[in-house]
Amino acid sequence: MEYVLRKYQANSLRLTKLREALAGIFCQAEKPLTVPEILSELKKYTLEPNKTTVYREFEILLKNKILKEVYFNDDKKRYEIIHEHHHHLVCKKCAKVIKIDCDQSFELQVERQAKKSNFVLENSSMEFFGKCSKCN
Amino acid sequence: MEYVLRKYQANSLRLTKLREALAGIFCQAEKPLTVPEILSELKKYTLEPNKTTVYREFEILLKNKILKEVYFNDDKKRYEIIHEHHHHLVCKKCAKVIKIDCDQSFELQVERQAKKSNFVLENSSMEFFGKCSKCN
DNA sequence: TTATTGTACGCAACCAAGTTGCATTTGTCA
DNA sequence: TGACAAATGCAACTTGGTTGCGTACAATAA
Repeated sequence: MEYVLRKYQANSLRLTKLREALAGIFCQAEKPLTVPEILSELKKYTLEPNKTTVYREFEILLKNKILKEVYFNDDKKRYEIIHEHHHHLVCKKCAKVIKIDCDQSFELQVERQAKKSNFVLENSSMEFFGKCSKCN
Repeated sequence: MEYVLRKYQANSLRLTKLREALAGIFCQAEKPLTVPEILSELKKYTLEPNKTTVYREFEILLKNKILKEVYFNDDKKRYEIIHEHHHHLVCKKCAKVIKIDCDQSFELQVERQAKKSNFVLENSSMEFFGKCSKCN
């Protein structure tokens, strides 16, 4: 939470109610969130910002590398705070998310193959889908 | 191409002009396609089906395991024919796609971790993004 | 404390992808 | 060839996301 607030300051982003609330939401969230999910979370903070504001805010947070986009196996954009290297196990039924850590040997393999084609890697999507223990 | 036509038959799907054209398009395509891309491809076959028809067709082809959905790092659904196990290197600029093969040790690691949480894996998204040799 | 200024925000209108209900056409098989 | 279910079209709608423009407000300096 403070971590995010400091990042705002470091990037000379003004401290607004929306940004305070977003810092709280993203730090508590145990999974990446879609914009509609965030809009409804914000109601708990008695904030109902216009969706335009939220979309524009996320542009800013992405540009300042505070948030990153995460794509699961659907056509929804999700957002989470940038910190450690991890992937996700996503339950298709209840949307529960389990974070997983793996060694990076696979990524190294991909890098080697990319190099062969003179392809410059920038980012990746490595997510896994199925049913969690409860839903199965 | 014939491969797809046989799959239609095997699943008692009627042979229509749309399905013939789709078989041709997907077999020639060297990358997964979005619905709008497919709609414009179909014009080359002098077919302009209603988008509803195409969306419904894809539901059927997914259910019959002829197509699968592929998600790159954006919010667009893409489709490709189901066959071999491979991943993609996607150029963010020109949308060029390079298929890559990797050993499956990473997937095995994930499976082990999933098992620990009693999570049943169904599918995954492992795609890589950057700039191809021309665009860089 | 107030004045200033650019950032942040709201609103309305819009766009594109995807969905739904219902009517019509067409492939297939008897 | 006729009958019927599968396939298609159309119109209207929903949802996620965008654009232009005018207003509010957080931060800074006086």
